[in-house]
Formats: sequence, C-alpha cells, structure tokens
Amino acid sequence: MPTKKKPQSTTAAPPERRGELLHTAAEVFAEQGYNATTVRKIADQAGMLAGSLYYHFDSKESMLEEILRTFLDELWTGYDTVLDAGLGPRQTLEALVTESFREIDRHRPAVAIYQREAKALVAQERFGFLAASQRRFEKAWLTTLEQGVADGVFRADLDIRLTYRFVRDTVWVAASWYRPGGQHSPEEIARQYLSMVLDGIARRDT
Amino acid sequence: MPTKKKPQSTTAAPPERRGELLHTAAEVFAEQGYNATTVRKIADQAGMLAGSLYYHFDSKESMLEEILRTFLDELWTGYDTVLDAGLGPRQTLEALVTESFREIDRHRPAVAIYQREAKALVAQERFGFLAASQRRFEKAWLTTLEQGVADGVFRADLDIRLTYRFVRDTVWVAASWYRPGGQHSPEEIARQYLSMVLDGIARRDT
Amino acid sequence: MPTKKKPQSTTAAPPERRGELLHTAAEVFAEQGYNATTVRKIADQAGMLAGSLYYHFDSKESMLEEILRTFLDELWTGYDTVLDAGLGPRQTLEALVTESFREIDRHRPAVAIYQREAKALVAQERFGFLAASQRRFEKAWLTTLEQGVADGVFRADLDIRLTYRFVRDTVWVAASWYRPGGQHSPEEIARQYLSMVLDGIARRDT
Amino acid sequence: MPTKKKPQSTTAAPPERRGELLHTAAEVFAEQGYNATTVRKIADQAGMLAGSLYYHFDSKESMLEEILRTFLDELWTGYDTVLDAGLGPRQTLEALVTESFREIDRHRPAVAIYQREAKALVAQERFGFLAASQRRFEKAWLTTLEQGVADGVFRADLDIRLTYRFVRDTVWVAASWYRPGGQHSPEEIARQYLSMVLDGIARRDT
DNA sequence: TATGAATGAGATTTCATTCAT
DNA sequence: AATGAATGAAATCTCATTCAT
Repeated sequence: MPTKKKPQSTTAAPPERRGELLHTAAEVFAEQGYNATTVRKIADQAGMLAGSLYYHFDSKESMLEEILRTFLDELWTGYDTVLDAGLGPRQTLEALVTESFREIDRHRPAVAIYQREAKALVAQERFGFLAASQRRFEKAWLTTLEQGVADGVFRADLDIRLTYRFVRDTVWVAASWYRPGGQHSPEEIARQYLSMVLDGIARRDT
Repeated sequence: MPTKKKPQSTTAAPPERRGELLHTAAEVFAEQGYNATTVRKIADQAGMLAGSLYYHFDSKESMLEEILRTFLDELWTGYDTVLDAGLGPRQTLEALVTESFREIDRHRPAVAIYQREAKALVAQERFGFLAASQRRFEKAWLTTLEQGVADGVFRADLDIRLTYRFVRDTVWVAASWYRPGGQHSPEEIARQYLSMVLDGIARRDT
Repeated sequence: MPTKKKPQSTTAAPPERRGELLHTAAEVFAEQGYNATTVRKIADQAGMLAGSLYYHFDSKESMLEEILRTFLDELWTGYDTVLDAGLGPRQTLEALVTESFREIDRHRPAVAIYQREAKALVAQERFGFLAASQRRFEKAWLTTLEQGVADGVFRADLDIRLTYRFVRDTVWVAASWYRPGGQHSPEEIARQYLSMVLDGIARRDT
Repeated sequence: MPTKKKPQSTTAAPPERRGELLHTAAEVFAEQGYNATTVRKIADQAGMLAGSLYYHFDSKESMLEEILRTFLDELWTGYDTVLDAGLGPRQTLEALVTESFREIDRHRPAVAIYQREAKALVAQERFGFLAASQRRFEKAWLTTLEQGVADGVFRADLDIRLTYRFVRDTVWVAASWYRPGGQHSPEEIARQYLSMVLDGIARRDT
C-alpha cells in the first residue's frame, strides 16, 4: 500500500509537483538501480498509484532522462563558471574538484544514477547528451592537466590519460558513499581529497 | 600413438562448456547490467536458445552467484598470500594494489559486476558471502593504513576512513575502463596508480 | 432597439457548445475510429482538457450515441417523406439514393462512423436503435426492389438480396471518400450513381 | 478460460504454427476490429495465454502488418497475372472483378480488416506499403477504364474517377457480408456483380 | 545437450472517468 | 465551465523458467 510522504503544509506552488516526483524517482533509482526500480515503487513512495505517474511523465525512461539532463545542466553551469575564470591549472583543478563535491552534495541521487547507468545508456540515441557531456568533460580535464604539466605544477612522468581517469573516477565514486548532512561538508571533503590527490598519502620526509 | 582418454561423444570437451557459458554471461552482465541482461541475450551470445541454458544452470541468479564466488575466491587467495607474508604497511599496500590490478586483468567482467551490483545483492541471504568479503576487505585495508600511520609511513593528518575509501575506490573503478591486453600491463598500471596515491600528482619542489 | 433575451453570462451562446463538441467528436471518431479515439484527442481538438468534456457529456459512449441518433433521426425524416410520397419503384429508388447522398453531405462523419462501427454496436442494448433502423432500411429497399421487379422496371434475372446489398453498399461507401464542398454536389453525384446503377457502365449498342 | 480449438490430428509441419496463429488473429481482428481486439482474445481463441503470443510475434501490430502484407502480396500476384495477360479493357475489368471475389473468398478476414483499418494505418510509416498498393491499384483501374472509354466499350459520359470509386468500393465492401462456403461461389457472385455493374439493374426495353 | 513452445507472474503503459477547486 | 490531478481497471508486453521431444 502507498506510503504517503507528508500531507504537505497547506499550499505549495503548483508547478512543483513534477519536480517533487522527479526527486522521489531519483532517490529510488539511486537506491535500487534504474532497472530494478518499478514505477510502482516510485508511485508508492510518492503516495499515488503507478498509473498516475503517467499524467506527469511519458514513461519511466523519460523520468530518467529528465533527472540526468537536469543534473548535467547544473553541473555544467558550475563547471563553466570555473573554466571561464581564467585560473591557473592547479587552481582550476582544485575548483573543479570542489565544484564536483558540491554537485554530489546537491544531486547525490542523480550522480549515483549517472555512475551506474551512463555506460549502458550512451548507446541509445535518446541519451546522446550523455556522450556529449562526457566529451566536454574529458576535454576540460585533459586540457587542465596538460597545461599543468606544461607549467610544471603537475608531474610530467605520469601517463596523462591514466591521471585523468584516476582523478575523475576517484572524485565521482564518492557519490556512492557520500551522505549529505553528514560529518563533513562537501568543501571539507574536497579539501582532503585534493590533499591526497595532489600530495599523496605517504608521509613526506622533509 | 595418440593418447585417447575416452571415446568422447561427438563434440568437444563437455565440462568446459559451463565455464565458457559463465564467461559469456559475465561479459553480458558487465556490459549491460545484471537486471537489464535477459537470459536470451546470454543465450544469443553463446549461440543457443534461452531455455537451453537451464540444462547447465539452475537460474540466472545462480550464474551470477557462481561468477562472483569464483572471482572472490581467487581474489582472496591472492590477498591472503600478501597479508600472510608479514610485510610492512607500505609494502603491503603496494602488494595489495598490485594484486588488485592483476585480478582486474583476470576477472574484469566479474569486477565490474561486483562494483555495480554488490550493494543491492548483499541484502540477500544467498549473497551473504559478499558481505563477509567486504568486512574482511575493510579490515585488511584499515589495519594496514592504521599500522602505516602508526609506523609513520602514511600521513597522520588525514581521516583514516576517507583515506580507506579513497584507496579502495581508486583501485577498483579502474575496472570500468580497463581493457585486458591494452597498452599497459596490470603491473605498470599498479605502479603508476601507487605513485599517484602515495606521492600525489603535484610536482614536488626539490 | 436590440432584442436581448437574457443578460447572458460572459461568453457566447452556451447551449451551442454541446453541438460544437459533438461535431468535433464526430470528426475525430470518423477519422480515427471510435476505439482508437481517446477523449483526450477530442478535448485537444476542442481546445480543452479531457476531464472538461464530462461537464457536457456522461461518457464517450453517450457522445457516440447522440451522434448516431441525430444522424438516423434526420435520415429517417428524409426517407419517410420519400416513402410516404406514393411514388413508383423507380422514382422511389431515385429519390432514396438522392436523399442518401444529401445525408452523406450533411452528416459525413456520422455516416462514416456508422459504417465502421454499427456491426459491433448493434449487439449492445443501448444501441438497439441501430438494429431497428437497419430492419426498416432493409424492408424499405427490398420492398421497393421487389415492387420494381413485379412492375417490370427492374431486371428479374438477378438475386434480389444481392441487388439490395449492391445498391446499399454502392451508395453508403461513398461516405469514405466524399468531401463536402468538393467538385460535385450531392445531387450530381446521385445522378451519376443512379445512372451507373440503373443502366450500367458499359456502352449500349444503339 | 482459453477455448481450445482442436487437439490437432497427430503432427503438423512445425513452421505452420505462425500461420495458424495469424489466421486466428485475422479472424478476431475482422470480427471485432483491430483496436477492440485484445491479445488475450486472440490467445484464448488459439488456446494459449496472452504472453505466449510474444514468442511468435513482436507485437499485436506486427501481427496486423503480417496479415495485411500476406494478403496484398497474394492479391497482387493475382492482379498482375490479369494485367499482364494483354486482354482488352472489358475482359480486364471482368477478370479483375472475378479475381477480387476470389481473393475475398480466400482472405475474407484480411479484406475486412483492410477495409476497416487501412485509412487510419496509411499515416504510419510502418504501413507505408498500404499506400503503395493503393497507388498501384488506382493506376491499374483507371488505366483500364480510360482505355475502355477510348475503345468505346465503356460509357464516355461518366466521371471516370467517380466510376473508379464506384466499381472499387462496390466490389470490396462485399467482404463485409460475404461468407465463404455460402450459396454462391465467388465466380457466381462476380458474374452477377459484373452484370449489374456493366448493364445496370434497370430492365432494358429491347 | 539442445530446441521449440509454452507458462505465469509481473512490469509498463493506456485511458475513461472522477472530483475538488 | 473548465482545470489539474488523480484513480482504477485493463491492456500490451517482458522474461525467467519449464518441459516434452
């Protein structure tokens, strides 16, 4: 039987229902995986019947699409601000990592969904925007790393693509264990991650 | 004269078929996700009909179980050898990371499946062995890191659980892009990853 | 001074809305078929939401009923005038055919709906009036044809039921291609059809 | 509960199951209309469960497509034989009409489905072959009629397109009442129809 | 060992209809 | 009169699994 979330205070702005439902769907997708999530589970969580979701959305897949699109749109707003700021490579890297943790904080379910599903989705025409985003992403990071090597702020003895994957994945998988509102703020986690990524975990003999 | 064992039926070695099919299944599971993989897809890939798989296996789930069990058994054989060798924390960490990349090389599909599905599976009784493995895994790594901090070979200013997750994720997500037989051997990748994890990607001012 | 009946609410004549909506519904039913027509499609066409139709009508089926009833009422008004006029069989046939084309001209959507749906509807109690109409129809035509054969104005060498179906189908299927306001008036089409039905399309050797 | 048709003699050629099912589906489609026919009704009639149909067919729509394609393929085999025979216009017309009644006799359900559904289906890309067939059909008939007028065997005072529609529809709607195995053979019905179409139903004063 | 055909449970989706505002 | 949101029943479709051959 449906689990009502809340009877809602009195009156909320009307066009938010969609957003609420997407939020609910994203949480269930993130928790159980897209394929294992039935529309009935989403509807239960939202306190309605499965069929009622189709008043708001065309299909289960269109919910997934909208969740991922919304997330990527906001992610790129943040990234573009960083990339357009004209910082040096090290500051750019720090800002990108920090921004990433902020996005994980704001869109944890969407990030988790992205991690788990993106690989299988890119093949579909409908999710072509994922591939486009991945290309921009790769370009932004590779450029930053290459510039850093050229400027002498990053090590020159590492395979640059390997480094790219290392930094990229290391940051984003954090979404699988990160819980918003936990001990550390996203900025604090970013700080520690950056410290590990930049300086390593081995103790320096100074 | 040639050494014939038995006048075998008609076709090739029968008991290997199981292994081949598990291999095929693992690849499809890794490619598309367990839930999105239909037994028909596996059968197609193996050149048979869906129903025929049930001569070899009890169920789709039992294929998954066998794939993961086989992988974890081999992983722990390797890990136990390292952990029982009485090395210092830094050498232990290096050996575990190297061993992990070797396992990715040998069992890439299984590793990818594990990454994607483990979280949802541990709740099931049948997959209790996953939880047991995770606990041993966490213990082995945390002990090594703590010993390293105590011995002064790892930095003491980092949150130890954050460090654990950092190292753990860093290694295993490589399965998502690693392709056996590529440019770098697993040992070479391990070397570079260890270099980044231990010393960081920033250039040192000597 | 202008003759105002009542200080009407705000918008135009309310009781006409029903008729407009029935007109719209009939067109969509005729275009796509009753079953394939969703109330949403009708509402879209009418510039309102699906639920709003239920202010005007009890159900989708009641719209269909009203459309068909209105059409058959008018049809029989015309037919009865002809049948009660005491004409000879040939003039009766000509008048009935002409009247039929006039009805197609006025109620084309309803005729198309009737053609397509009547067979499945007659079984329902609610649409019993269709069966009644069909019986009267058959009787009127058969009587006319039989009288014509008896009078020697129609050929005696043809199966009378086959002839009946021939004339009936010949006339009504025209609704499937007829477009009001096209090249030919209904009377002109009737004239040509009557010429073919009565005298055939082969050239006579005079 | 499912209505088993027959336990079938002993062994029928295996690849006929598809054909049997299409036959069953065609009968139900013709009887109730495509949209009003549920896959469950077809399955009931075939003595199986609804889901089992999907072992043989991709979708309900693909059954419809195959039924119509098969019918049109056979229809055109027959028509082409007539059209390639080099007959005069009157013999061609007679042969086409006779062939049409034979097709109605062989494929009554498919013809009935075609009549009822074609108009709405042609809009769909998937059913583009219907439009193609219609164009060939129109061309064949118009050419024959025009040639007949030119040769002086058909009346010159009639609108040729009107005549085309008259003959075309008159013949094909017969599928709505024709029952194979009834009183008259298709050839006998064709003969009477041709007599009416060519010479009319009015008695000639010779 | 494998096929061909089916089952049966459950998933997604559709849609006429209702109802508070 | 009309909207926005929902219900609930039923439809289409999916798929792991079974089983006779």
